[in-house]
Amino acid sequence: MEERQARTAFAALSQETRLRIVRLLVQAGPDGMAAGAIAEAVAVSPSNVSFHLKDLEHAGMIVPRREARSIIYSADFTGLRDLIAFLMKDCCAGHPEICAPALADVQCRPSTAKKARA
Amino acid sequence: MEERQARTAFAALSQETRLRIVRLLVQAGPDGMAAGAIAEAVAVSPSNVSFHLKDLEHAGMIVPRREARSIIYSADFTGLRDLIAFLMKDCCAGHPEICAPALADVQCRPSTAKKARA
DNA sequence: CCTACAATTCAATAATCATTGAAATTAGGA
DNA sequence: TCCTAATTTCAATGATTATTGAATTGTAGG
Repeated sequence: MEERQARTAFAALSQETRLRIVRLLVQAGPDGMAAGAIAEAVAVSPSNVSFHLKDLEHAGMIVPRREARSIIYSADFTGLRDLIAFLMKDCCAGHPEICAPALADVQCRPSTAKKARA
Repeated sequence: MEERQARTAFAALSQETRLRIVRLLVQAGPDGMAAGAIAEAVAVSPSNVSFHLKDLEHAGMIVPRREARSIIYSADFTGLRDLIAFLMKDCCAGHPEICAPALADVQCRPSTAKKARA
């Protein structure tokens, strides 16, 4: 992942509503959620949620698909993974011994996650 | 790591100069670099670099220490690790199978990193 | 102490981003 | 086809954030 794209992703995740949306969609899983349902869940206006969804899509954090009258958004797990990879490369670059041990502890496990209606 | 703190960290990393500083300091390792040297390396004014260093410090991405007349900044590897952990929890929450395989590939290895004068 | 150096703080300006409500688009059902 | 629902687009406003240069603080050496 290029630095510029990583910055776009970081910017996307730095905004409260957008981060809530991403977490919501990660919980929702591959099924995703319609824009309207997302708006209701995070309690913002349709036009505002649309604005943020566009931004997240542009940042490669979510992906849309049309389904009847609705547009369903779901988390872009590939994009999220790439961002983590970028961060790990930078964090551990030349110093794997510094974060490797502690990271092993967190390795891709459900931990605190509670499944949404997946 | 709390969501609020994670957002602060994402915001810090979303800015070009700041991301460059973090990468620079990760490469520099625990020895760190003086504020002036950082300013020169990333080619911004002293006052501007100071502004960004404060922001990164507040975000838990770097840590300062005084040494004679200089203030030496170094990467906060714990903070970086915590941020990665936050992202991984959210990314994989309830769906470890989705990113675990691809992530294993990136696991804390030097990869493209070229050592700075550590 | 007096001078110079390293870095930060401050105030002002410019630039970017978020929010709002109204108008426009697109797809389906009657 | 006509009407309605789901979203997006647009323009305007308000709020944050970045940049600049000058003034300030703190540290060391002569």
